[in-house]
Amino acid sequence: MPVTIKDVARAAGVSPATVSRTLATPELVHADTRRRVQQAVDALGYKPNRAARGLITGRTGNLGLIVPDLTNPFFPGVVKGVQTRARESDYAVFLADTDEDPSAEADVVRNLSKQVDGIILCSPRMSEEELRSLTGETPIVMLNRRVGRMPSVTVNSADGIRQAVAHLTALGHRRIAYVPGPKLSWSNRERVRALRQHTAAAGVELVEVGNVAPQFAGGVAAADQVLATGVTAVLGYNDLVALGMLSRFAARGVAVPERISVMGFDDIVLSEMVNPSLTTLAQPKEQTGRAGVDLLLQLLADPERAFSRRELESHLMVRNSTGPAPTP
Amino acid sequence: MPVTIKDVARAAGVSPATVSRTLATPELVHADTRRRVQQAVDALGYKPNRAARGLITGRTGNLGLIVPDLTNPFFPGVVKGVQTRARESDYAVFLADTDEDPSAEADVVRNLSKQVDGIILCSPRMSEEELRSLTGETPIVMLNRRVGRMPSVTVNSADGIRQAVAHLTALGHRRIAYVPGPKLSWSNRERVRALRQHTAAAGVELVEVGNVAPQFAGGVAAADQVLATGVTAVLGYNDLVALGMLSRFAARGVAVPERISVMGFDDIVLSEMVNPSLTTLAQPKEQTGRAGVDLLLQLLADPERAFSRRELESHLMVRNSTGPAPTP
DNA sequence: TTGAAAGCGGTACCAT
DNA sequence: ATGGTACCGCTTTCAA
Repeated sequence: MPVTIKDVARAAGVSPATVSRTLATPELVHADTRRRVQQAVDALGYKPNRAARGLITGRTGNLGLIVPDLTNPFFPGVVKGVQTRARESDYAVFLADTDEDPSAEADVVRNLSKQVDGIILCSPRMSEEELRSLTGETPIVMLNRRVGRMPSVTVNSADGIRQAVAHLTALGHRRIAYVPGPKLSWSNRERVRALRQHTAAAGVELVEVGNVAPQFAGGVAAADQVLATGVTAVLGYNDLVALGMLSRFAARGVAVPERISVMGFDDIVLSEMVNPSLTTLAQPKEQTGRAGVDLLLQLLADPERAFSRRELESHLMVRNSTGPAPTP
Repeated sequence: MPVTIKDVARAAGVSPATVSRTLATPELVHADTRRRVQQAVDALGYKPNRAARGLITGRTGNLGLIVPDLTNPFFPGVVKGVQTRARESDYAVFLADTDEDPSAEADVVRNLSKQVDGIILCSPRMSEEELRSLTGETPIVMLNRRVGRMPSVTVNSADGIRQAVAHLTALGHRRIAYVPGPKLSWSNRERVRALRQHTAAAGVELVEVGNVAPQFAGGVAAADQVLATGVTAVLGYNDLVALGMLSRFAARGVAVPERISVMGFDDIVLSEMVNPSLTTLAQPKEQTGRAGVDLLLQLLADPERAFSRRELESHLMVRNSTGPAPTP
């Protein structure tokens, strides 16, 4: 028996309409009435039922967030950013973790679409057509991926990679390896593209080893291959992969960074907790989440501007897995 | 212009009521009609609006999950467990991260209460009275905390700690330190209690150092104090604290585990990625989340059973930050 | 077996 | 400035 608008109306001796106005457009109601209503609201602890409101206004005050795998340390930061920003604008957040299953993602979008004003979707692998078909269901903002004219938040990996390549060449490296993540991942493709471009420009040789799972185990598996190529520096698709290599190198007694320099992407918290700590390209995770919400709210306020993008910058976090170990 | 029940009704040449029945209680509608309706549903891609349904049934099909800090690596696992289990029962999940702010937690509960059938609350520090006052708003299941007769999912830390103490004493340790987390945290209090009991029983001296933040930095800060006590083994409140100590020990050239053994709680992914890898008491994170949903659904199905608990087991993950280093 | 109609908790339009 | 009323999308009596 939660308290409804009628209860408040009765308590304040006004009509439900007046209560509604007091809450939505206080300036349209007489100060005295407003006060009485407000008192009743407080006394009864009335909170409007958002679902009921949404039914008529078409606005739910909710938004959806879909991520492929929350246990990948990259995502909690993004989720947190979304969450925080959403709460600032009084939005609640539906979260779905799809276990890296692109088909689940589409389902989730469809299931959620009626209950949210829009969805923030982090789906690096779903096919473009499917993605586009979802756009009809509800407004969608893509995270870390650009497809067609869909609104998106991405990071400028080209510039980050320029920084990384510059860093490594400055240290004297002339042959560097890249351990790619999932073939279909948009981020991975971007990174490969940028790496080819910037290594070529710098006159440095790029050795691409085989794709691995974007996880610690993937890095462990790739480490020996990397060593066999004889490079003096290696970039992993993400920090987990890089940490896996670090671990395997340690097990084999390969000195980092003396024998080989190691870099990752993301700057997940772990990267500074290991020893040697991992040099990495920091992605603005919470900011990405916040920007996603910003974009979505913008879109809702002004649906004309259906096409709008936000590109964030990443920056190099130099730690001691590259170059000479710092003297303490 | 999403497709509504009326659209389907029109397309199938029946009344909205019949469409509703076809979906909810198919056995009450003639096979032929049922087929026609089903075709229309499929053709139009109709999905009932859950909010509208909830308005009348009183069931939203949503549940809320509140965690203090998603960037603490303990929680993503829990969230994932909740998420997965919820989806199996066709529930959607509202997630709120309260940034370790107990007052925000109460707000969130109140805001969400109308939109969910129940809430899974992970709030180690909120006061008991406040907690109890929230119970009136919506069904609540507590995670990792027991308060009064509220339904809860906890892990049996006493038994885990028994395992840990047995392990350390078996290795010959006679004085061990504990670095506690937040004073008010339920888990921390439980751990202290169990530690006192089991060390006493084993005739081992327990040295309790000052409370620290449940984070990497907290461990770094505590490490020197720990060393000063002259113990040969130390348990951190959680893995982050333990990792912080590991890091500081490495910096000071203190050999782990030769000079001092280190243990943590939680078994977050990092704990096996560092070197030496961290011995830890594994908490069943996803299982905790799943059990939370189970409990909540049980409660909803049978509100009489308002008091019901689930206690999970933790188990020791022995890795090489305790005892003699394994020979490779 | 099916349909008409009422109503869930709100909002918004139209009167007054 | 306020109230009456229709309606949002759906479910659920109640009759037919």
